[in-house]
Amino acid sequence: MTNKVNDIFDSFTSKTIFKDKQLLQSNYTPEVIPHREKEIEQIAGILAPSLRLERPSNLFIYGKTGTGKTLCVKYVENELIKRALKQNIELSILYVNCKLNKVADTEYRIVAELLRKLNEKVAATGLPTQDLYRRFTEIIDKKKQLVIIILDEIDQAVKKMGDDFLYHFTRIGSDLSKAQVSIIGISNDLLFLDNLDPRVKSSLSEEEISFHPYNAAQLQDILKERSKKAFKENIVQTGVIEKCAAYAARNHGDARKALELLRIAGELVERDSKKELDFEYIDKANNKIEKDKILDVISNAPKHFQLVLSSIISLTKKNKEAIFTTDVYDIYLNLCSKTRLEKLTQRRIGDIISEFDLQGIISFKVISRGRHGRTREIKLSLPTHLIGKVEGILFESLGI
DNA sequence: GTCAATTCACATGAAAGAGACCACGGTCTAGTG
DNA sequence: CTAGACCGTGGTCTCTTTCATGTGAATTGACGA
Repeated sequence: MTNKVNDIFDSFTSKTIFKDKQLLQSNYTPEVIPHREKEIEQIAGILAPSLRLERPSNLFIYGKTGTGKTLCVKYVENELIKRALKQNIELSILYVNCKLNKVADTEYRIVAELLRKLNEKVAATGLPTQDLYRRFTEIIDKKKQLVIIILDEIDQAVKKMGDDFLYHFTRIGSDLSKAQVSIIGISNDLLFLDNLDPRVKSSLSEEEISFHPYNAAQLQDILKERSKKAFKENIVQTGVIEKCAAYAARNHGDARKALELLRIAGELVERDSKKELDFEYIDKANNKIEKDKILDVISNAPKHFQLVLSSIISLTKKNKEAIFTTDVYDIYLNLCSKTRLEKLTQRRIGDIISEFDLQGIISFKVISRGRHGRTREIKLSLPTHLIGKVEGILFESLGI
């Protein structure tokens, strides 16, 4: 028995096709960031005054996902910190991702997260938000120093709770006597600034930088660079990088996605205990990513979400030419009484349907049927080969 | 036949409630010297 | 006398409900040709 296990471990360690898988992980910060030299210079230029303990302008960065925004900022951050240490400059940089669910997606949590970065213990809830602000300003104002706050995915936070909190942030500086604060906002949403309160907008975007998507050629460079170090020799076949880049380029030049694709493909090759990564594996990886994402979302969804989805699936299977909100709600009510669950209002079900749409599990368009009112026309957008699996999950969790 | 008004059946927004979780400060209680 | 248990108050957070307002084309009905 133990021998067998050891064999498995042996073959796992010896047969690996990876040299260093880390390089394909999304949290990896490479030494060199190809095709972003100009942006890095810009960021560095804007933040440079901090090395003389002068407050740099607030900076606003926007660009689609996977265009290297966070990467570039972190890169400059690291260099800046190194330099500050060498020159003995009181500079701290606090990075908060406003999206990472449950960590920092409310005003309270963002400030709490900032405090934690300063090695403060903060309760998960229970304190007035204003208290946290006060504690934060007190702590950083203890000494003469410069604090740079980086708010990543700031658009998500604003979408969720409005732009009030940004106003609070931009005003932190005015309560300080010794320390100084500047803010870097990073957004995936290109139109984000337009919808902001003008006061916030002008103070947040003293400087702006936009990141353009990578094109296919640039993506290839990035992938080549990384795969050279991540995989052992002669693993990656010709055409793989090109295909991977093409996939991602279609996806508004998302480099993160491209790297993920390559990594998953590699893992699949390993699982098949093959030695060559050819371009068919890119397709397989793409399917796997989609599938895993969808199944994960569905199996972790609350019961009522699952009931709604179950209703939509059963309507789809009945081959009705169009599914409307009421149809879904009727079946949902039925399922509720079958499963003895408290039923939710139609208003709420409407929101749940919207959320499914956002996740790409269904799609709908609002149509007006004239005299017969307005409603949503709902379509299931799960790939057909997944429907069975999804039904399995739903059955397991709901027992219907 | 034409055109504006009407109407339906929801969508969409805003506000507020319910219940879980949590911190903090004050009060009570049991153990200790 | 003191540490720890316990309680009440007041805060956040998520999921919902309630109430209010918005919406776009089929339908209606008045009008004129």
